[in-house]
Amino acid sequence: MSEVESFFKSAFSVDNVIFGFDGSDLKVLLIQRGAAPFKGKWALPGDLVYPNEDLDTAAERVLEQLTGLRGVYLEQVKAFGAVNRHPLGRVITIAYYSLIKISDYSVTPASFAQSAKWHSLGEVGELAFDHNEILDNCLKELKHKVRMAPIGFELLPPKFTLTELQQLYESILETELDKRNFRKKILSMNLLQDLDEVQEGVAHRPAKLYRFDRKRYVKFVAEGFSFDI
Amino acid sequence: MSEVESFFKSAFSVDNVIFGFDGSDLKVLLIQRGAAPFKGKWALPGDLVYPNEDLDTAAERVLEQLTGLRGVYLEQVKAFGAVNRHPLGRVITIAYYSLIKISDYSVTPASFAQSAKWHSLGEVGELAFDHNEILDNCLKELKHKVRMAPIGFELLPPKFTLTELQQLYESILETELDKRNFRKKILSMNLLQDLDEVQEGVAHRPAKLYRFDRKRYVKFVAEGFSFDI
DNA sequence: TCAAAAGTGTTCTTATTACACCCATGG
DNA sequence: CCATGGGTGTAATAAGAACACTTTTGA
Repeated sequence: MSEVESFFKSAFSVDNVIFGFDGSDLKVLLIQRGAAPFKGKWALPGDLVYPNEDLDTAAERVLEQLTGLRGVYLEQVKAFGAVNRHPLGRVITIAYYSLIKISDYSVTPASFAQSAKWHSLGEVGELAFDHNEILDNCLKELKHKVRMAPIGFELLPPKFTLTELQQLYESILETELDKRNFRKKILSMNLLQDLDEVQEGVAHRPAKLYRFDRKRYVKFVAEGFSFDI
Repeated sequence: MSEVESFFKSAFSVDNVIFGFDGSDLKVLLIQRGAAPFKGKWALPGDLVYPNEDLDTAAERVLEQLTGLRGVYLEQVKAFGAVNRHPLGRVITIAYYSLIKISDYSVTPASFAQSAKWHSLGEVGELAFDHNEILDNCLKELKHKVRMAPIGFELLPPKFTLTELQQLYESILETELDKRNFRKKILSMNLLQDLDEVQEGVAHRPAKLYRFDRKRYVKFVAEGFSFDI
């Protein structure tokens, strides 16, 4: 292969680890490939980047085509560029992860989404390409970031209970947290607005509902506050 | 431009933020561009990635061509891929930073290094391309990582004093640290080997020399230890 | 009245901060 | 003998960890 031909075969793509939370488990949205290479294998949703498209825009596009959602939390993690990571040529990929409210996701605006499915992290088998490595890196990044910034709320409905929030942290961090200490810490940050509403239709004492107060967070950050859990 | 022609003009590069520490200031190694675009401007050392070259390998190559050094600390940060970031076509770049012992660097193995120069972070003016943004991102990453992993030692000579180590942290983190508390914390980690040697030729009480004990660090990590300063 | 999850404080332990003086050396 | 940076300990405060019972609701 001449050098020029080699450059011809170079391209770049984005791949997106889409996280969701179903109330008890952290999940990731995978698609089943309908074409070679890796036909039939599960893979991260992704696409080649258009020549006149920013990387971030491409990642947003992939997300929207699959879920119909716009304006959700999206973060670049890093590039993966091993020479042989793609069997058909030189393709480096830029990995992103995004956080969506799983209830906002309804199946299949896009045709290829017929084969999209939420997987628990334990159930993810061998993926196409180097997507297991990409997933691992994005998960590690999420575990880190969720402790340093109030991004967990992106995975919850607008109104949530403290127990739901705790379960979210427990499933992302893969650890158990003490209920009283968790509540003390979260509430002491003064970032949650008590809605004076409670759960309905539960067969036990209904929990109070809270909302994340983003304005207050922005104000506190300007005053030197930094989120930490 | 046809779509095919557009793809022709796509390429990817690596850019490397090379940090060094001169005993009192954190510095970054920049080169002065000898050709258009941005001829005469200071820029991060970087190059296009060869078709059969891994991204990490390309970053190592750029570093070695400029400094002659191999096997130094190198970390990918992220990709920068705005459509118009490069005036001659679509070039996305993968940003790396590396940490070298400034004393190991002697000028100019490579011809283009005639125009390489260490800059204090305050003295960095307007750089070529989006290199200011890349530098900012890498610096932010370094500030974070240096607190979470024992990478500061990569910037120091093999034997160093506690005061040198403290000055390193102070200049990276842009903060002042309490001498007694810093020493207490560092020494309590048991990662420094007391060499039973002292400085020579200083016009004051000579300081003890220490060495970072990497083996012990690896052992402690295996036992659950995590570096934090 | 039972089952199920919500809600709530205190004590103990550990980590962090603040702070000032004497020591060893070269000039 | 002076100037320079090296080296050291303690007390106060804040943060984190451990821990168990009562309350409210629907079935």
